[in-house]
Amino acid sequence: MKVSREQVAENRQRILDAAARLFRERGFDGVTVAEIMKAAELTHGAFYGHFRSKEELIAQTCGHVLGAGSGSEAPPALKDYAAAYLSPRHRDDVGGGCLFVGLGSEAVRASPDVRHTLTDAIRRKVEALSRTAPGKTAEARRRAAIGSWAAMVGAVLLARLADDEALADELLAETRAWLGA
Amino acid sequence: MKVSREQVAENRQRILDAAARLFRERGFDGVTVAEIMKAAELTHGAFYGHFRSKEELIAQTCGHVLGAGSGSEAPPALKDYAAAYLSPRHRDDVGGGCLFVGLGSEAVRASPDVRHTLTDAIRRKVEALSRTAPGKTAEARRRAAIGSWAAMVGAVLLARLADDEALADELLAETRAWLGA
DNA sequence: ATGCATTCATGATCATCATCATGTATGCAT
DNA sequence: ATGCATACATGATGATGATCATGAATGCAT
Repeated sequence: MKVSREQVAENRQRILDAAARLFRERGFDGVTVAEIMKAAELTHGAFYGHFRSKEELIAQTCGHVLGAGSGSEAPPALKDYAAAYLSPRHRDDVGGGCLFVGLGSEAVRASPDVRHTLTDAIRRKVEALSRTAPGKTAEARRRAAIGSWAAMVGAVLLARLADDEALADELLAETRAWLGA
Repeated sequence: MKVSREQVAENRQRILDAAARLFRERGFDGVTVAEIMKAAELTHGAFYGHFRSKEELIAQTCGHVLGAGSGSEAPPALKDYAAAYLSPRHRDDVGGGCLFVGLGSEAVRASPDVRHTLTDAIRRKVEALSRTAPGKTAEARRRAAIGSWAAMVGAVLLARLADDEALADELLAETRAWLGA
């Protein structure tokens, strides 16, 4: 059973969307190709018509999530970005949240392709945040963007690790307050 | 061939040391029990004489690395701690570096045992850093400790992801400079 | 309309691993 | 000294999961 051109494209997007969610929820090794295909409402056999290997899917998924190539997004105010990033909502949304937090440790050991996609995304994110970061000089703004973003990433990672919600909330709230100062 | 009491204890330490390094280098799923045992200069069969399962080893290893139970270490000055933490040396020492950076994303999905061990370690680390953090009130110091540590963790994670050493260096250096301000 | 290329479903395959079973040699309590 | 419990080595076992092989059905270019 062949499928229309657009059906194929939609299937591919469904696979990428399912992979994006499942990988962040369970890690690259914690999800099987068959599970991803099932979540995409297809069977495992169809997978290799879309991707050469699971490793290639991982790379494509990272690009998909990080919107590789999408040139200039409207840069959010650093304050607003931090407020949303450091919210319990984001902490609890593992499958839909920041890829660096959800898959960072694993991605360090991923393929050069993945590393390169992430590097580009880091660069773009730093540049975007630099535009709205406080500071008189461009250097100061870039420095504030890097420091602030690093704190956000670290805080959400630590908050997700804590099995005590009060502590997790505190880590987020205090980091947010710390960034305000 | 039975082994002396102390030989058994030493073997156990060797397994934990090997696991501590290999897990951080390759992730929990990226290392096999047999590889750990080989690194500990034993054969895979001996493993289950020491641990009930790989999952139990993971929990024990986290406790081992984080020095669970060791009460009051000499608290390092926050400045010095940050300087060492944000060094290229630490960034490159994946197998010997901070467990939160090396295994954080994966540990989020680990057993309750692991989560609890990490939560304790987070608490202890925040308390230790709070002692030497700048600030007039205890609240301000704790806030500075949390924000600073979060920035350190995030910065090293992002620096390890970047496949461009100049960018990786910048992330560390700017975060360090940012913490100084 | 027609035939072919293509996409998907079903069902292997093959390697990898965690875990278990068994044997053996030797520390250690007596 | 002696025997037994023990820690380790060797060699299964069984499950899992990535990937491949095959077949069927249909969109699409002609």
